[in-house]
Amino acid sequence: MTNHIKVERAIKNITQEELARQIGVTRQAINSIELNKYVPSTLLALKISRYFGKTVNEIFSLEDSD
Amino acid sequence: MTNHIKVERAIKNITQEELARQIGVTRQAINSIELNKYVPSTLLALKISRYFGKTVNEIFSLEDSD
DNA sequence: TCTTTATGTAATTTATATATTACATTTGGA
DNA sequence: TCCAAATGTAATATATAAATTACATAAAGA
Repeated sequence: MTNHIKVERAIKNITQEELARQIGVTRQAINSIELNKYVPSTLLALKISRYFGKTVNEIFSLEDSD
Repeated sequence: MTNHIKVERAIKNITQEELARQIGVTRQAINSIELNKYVPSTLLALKISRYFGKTVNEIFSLEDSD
């Protein structure tokens, strides 16, 4: 699984810290998710989805390895 | 957060066990998710999304309490 | 170059998702 | 009514998400 949160952040021009604040998690959580260090919960994905105004499927996607 | 996996299953007319098998988790995992006992990972949500041919956002949704 | 801001990373701890095994309950059909 | 399938539930174990704290690095501007 991968994601393009980094791109979405770039579009909105906000930092990891600001996104973390808006979503209600730590900056490290956002950083780790961006770098695919772990898979976020669906709750978190939905909050990110809501913040960026895009579906979870538009932001996160399955890979062949999944 | 809530979901209507149960409805999607009813539409496809499959059991929790069959869905679990298709997705690659245990039946208890599906059961617990349907009953909102815990929040699945985004990976699992995407697999469920793919299986039902609907977006994660169509199947899972945030509630006021989230 | 110095400073600041953003990002990457690492260790430890805590909460919780998921597996496993097993049993109870419900439901629908024969 | 009986039986079987489907679903609900529970206990324990394991894996991992996320918090916390802290430090290192990178980048960009003064």
